[in-house]
Amino acid sequence: MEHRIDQIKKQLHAQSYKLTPQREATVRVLLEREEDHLSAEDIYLLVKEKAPEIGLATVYRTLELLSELKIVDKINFGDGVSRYDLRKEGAEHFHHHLVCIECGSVEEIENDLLGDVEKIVERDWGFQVKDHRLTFHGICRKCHDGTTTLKK
Amino acid sequence: MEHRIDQIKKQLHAQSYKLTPQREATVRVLLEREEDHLSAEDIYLLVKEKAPEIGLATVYRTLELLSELKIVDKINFGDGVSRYDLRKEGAEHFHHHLVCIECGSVEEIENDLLGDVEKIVERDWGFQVKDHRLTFHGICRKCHDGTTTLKK
DNA sequence: ACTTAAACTATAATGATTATAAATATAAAA
DNA sequence: TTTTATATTTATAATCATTATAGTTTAAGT
Repeated sequence: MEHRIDQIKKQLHAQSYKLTPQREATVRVLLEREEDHLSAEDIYLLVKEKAPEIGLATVYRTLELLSELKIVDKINFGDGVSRYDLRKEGAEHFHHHLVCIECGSVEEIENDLLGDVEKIVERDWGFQVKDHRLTFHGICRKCHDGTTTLKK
Repeated sequence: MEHRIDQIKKQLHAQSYKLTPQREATVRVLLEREEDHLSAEDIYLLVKEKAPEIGLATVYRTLELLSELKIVDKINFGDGVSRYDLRKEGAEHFHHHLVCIECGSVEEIENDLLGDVEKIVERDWGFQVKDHRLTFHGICRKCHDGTTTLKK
């Protein structure tokens, strides 16, 4: 944890940004709740527990900054809210989402599903791929096994 | 054009919805500007040119309905606006987007890039894929050729 | 024509996000 | 250390996209 914070601190400094207490508090929440796809509001509330004086706008600004620096991923499931995830240390961007249209659950999968596909896009369309977003919509295991009672 | 309208009319009737004049006007705009990734606001303004008495909320409701019936695709490039495209007649959902991070252009490509990938997801994660969204972010041909002056 | 439900317009309300102003902290220069 | 300049912050207002509501109109079925 402290190691990761330190890493991020250096990355910020390298681009002449500071790791202010507010920013650190935000990063800590993201670290604790890694992979939780938290919204800005969620993060704001969690940060507030530790540092009640922090403002929502600051959280937004921090998330925007971290997102520009590729420290967090800003993702969008089309539900009108942006969600933020801290990137795994040095991770390539090989994670994708399975959104269940029954129960609304979101599972994240790690797999370089698109390595070849990106090559095709670069070759056939002359488009230099820097990043991608891939989301599958369908029925999750629980829902088609009938082993869930969750409904949105 | 008229053929497609007729088709949509039947599809609506089949689910006991009517093709009201407002809905028809909306569909006509989408037909005329196919593949244009119009926002609800864009569509509203275009519809208004033909039928000035139509309301924004109606356009939203119509788009929502058409989207549920899979007549239009509701897409989201993460720019805070939903965009709507009429699906091509009987088309499978094999189109993907190339969003240029230089000039902001959006190109649409048609290709079953993910046929195999979907099979992998179903097999390895037990997730029944019904649909997917795939967007690549990168540098478009124009921008890395330096043949464009467009900047966002 | 009469009844009922669906669809409509206009507008208010909401929710997420961004912009602004004033205050505070931090770093750099003198 | 004081001064000055710059970043960052909080609090709050504003904005933008979208959704909900109230009252009205339209159309279908009887």
